[in-house]
Amino acid sequence: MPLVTPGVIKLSSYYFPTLKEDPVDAEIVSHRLLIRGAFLRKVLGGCYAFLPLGMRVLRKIEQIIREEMDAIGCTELLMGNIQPGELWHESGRWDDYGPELMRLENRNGTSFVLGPTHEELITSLVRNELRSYKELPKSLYHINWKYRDEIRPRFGLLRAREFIMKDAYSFHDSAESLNEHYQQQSSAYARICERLGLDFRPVEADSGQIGGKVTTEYMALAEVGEAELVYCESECCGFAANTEVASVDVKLAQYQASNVEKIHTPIEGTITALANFLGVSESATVKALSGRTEDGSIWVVFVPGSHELALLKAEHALPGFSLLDDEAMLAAGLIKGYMGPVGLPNGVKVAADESLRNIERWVVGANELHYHYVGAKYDEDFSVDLWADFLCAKDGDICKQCGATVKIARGIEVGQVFQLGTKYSESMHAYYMSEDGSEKPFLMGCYGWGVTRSLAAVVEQHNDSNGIIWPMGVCPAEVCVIALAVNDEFVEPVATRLADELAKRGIEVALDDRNERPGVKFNDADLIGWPLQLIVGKRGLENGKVELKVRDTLEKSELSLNNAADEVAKLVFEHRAMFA
RNA sequence: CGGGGUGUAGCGCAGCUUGGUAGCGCGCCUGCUUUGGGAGCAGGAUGUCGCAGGUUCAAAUCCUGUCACCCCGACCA
Repeated sequence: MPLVTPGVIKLSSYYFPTLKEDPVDAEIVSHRLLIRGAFLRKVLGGCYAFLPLGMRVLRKIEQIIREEMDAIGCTELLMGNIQPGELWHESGRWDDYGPELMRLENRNGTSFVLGPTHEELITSLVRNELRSYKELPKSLYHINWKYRDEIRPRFGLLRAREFIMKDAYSFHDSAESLNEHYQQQSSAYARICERLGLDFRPVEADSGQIGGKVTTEYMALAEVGEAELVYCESECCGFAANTEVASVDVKLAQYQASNVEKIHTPIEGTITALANFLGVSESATVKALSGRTEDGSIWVVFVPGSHELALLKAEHALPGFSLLDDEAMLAAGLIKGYMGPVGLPNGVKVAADESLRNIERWVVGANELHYHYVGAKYDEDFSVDLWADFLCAKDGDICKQCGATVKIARGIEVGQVFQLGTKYSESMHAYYMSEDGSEKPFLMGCYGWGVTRSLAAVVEQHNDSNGIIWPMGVCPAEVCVIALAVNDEFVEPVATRLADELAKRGIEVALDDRNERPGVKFNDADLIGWPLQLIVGKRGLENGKVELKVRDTLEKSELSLNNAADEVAKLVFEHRAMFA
């Protein structure tokens, strides 16, 4: 039997070992279906092999990314996996990146890293040969494996040790130029999301260890996502931010009091107990958290009782801030559950969330077991050393941009764009000659897209109890022609001919010509998730009909054999036109 | 790195408490039948019981060590 029919994937000779049973170690739906549907196999913890079907989808996603990058003048190149350790010493990240960085040594003791990202390498590539402002801006990207020794890989492709990423880097001589390209990358990212069929939000985010200031994450909404985001419910507003950094307004209740009063509160030291005891809502109370900053000073941070402290914000406002454990609190003279700004031990500083500025009278601990102050007023009863945003946003908070309420959702971070500024160009001496004859460090941007991760994100959003429902733009093939009886004198030749006709029209087509029972083929087709199934059986052929099944809606319709290929081609082309 | 769990046929699992010839389902191979939603009957192949020590006449089973993987947490573009 020939292995090849031009343009048609003959399933009888294809390699796609689907599984009837769920893999036992796959917790989330995308992981489970990608394994069962023969797209993926685990090689070791956090590392996967892409089987032929997975490979096809991967290539499609890459192609979409290529087209969108090329469209904004970003040029593809390819950098390898092994990078000189020296470059990472230069940038300082040999030490800063931590144990996640996979390091290698060769027989001579020279050190290398398996690239977790490529800022260092790209900077070293351009720094000697991109020399003049006349050549700027430049934007380059590549698509390649990345390596990060994750503490705990999980969720299949969502957090892997080895994964494929598209990363782009741009070089500019002005903030305007950088910003312009950043906007282009951002809109390219939105188009990529749309073409992948992802329900997504661009969200404000923290820049983490990559550095830089301006950054947006592209989040595919999904319950299994590891990131939490807050977004505005208003249709027209569009505000969305990672809850780590989201800045929102909050509605707080005011405790009614005309002066400060110390009261006996013989209760457990929790906000819930306090609010119940006083008969007020939690938002009328003030929660205290103690921590130590990098200079060794002790701070107590006050936030509304209804909200959590956002640790990342605390770290920004108070460098090196980390929460005290019970022992350290005791040592600092702090009474857990009863801390307040009035009468703190000497030397302990007070920070408070901005929202509390609007609260006249606070309900706070009295730094004494089973006692609280109610009606404490700042600048009268105590002082605040630092006002800042410390809040973790929650459902029902208020959007700063439009005043509507916000919602919390979870998301998979599929992409992130950064304005890096001069962090790498300065540390790695990447300068260009500016118009006035002085040497200046490049302004850089970097733009990452998780290729393998977004593949999983698509499945996470597009599936049902039968399997995957690939959007047309990322399916392994657009149509699967199913021959229900392979030894039949009519069915198989007709199915083969239909597949050929579709292939000739430029449609990606698979032909299920395996000697399997119909049930096996139907189940595999639904599991694999071909967007369109063209079912050829004896029953239909007797009336000159074949059946078209749309995977998304599970709707079936009969097509006349004569124009089936045209009809199906029309459907596919309509779909493609939407993204042309 | 802490806590919990699992390693037995390609996959999913039982057997271990109480040591005594290695089991089941699915898959695979052969034959016949079957063919519009994971077929039926008959026959067959497949294991260093994760690895290394130890106890014992005898270890998948008990003991010690070790490795790998999974889950929860800490951590993390």
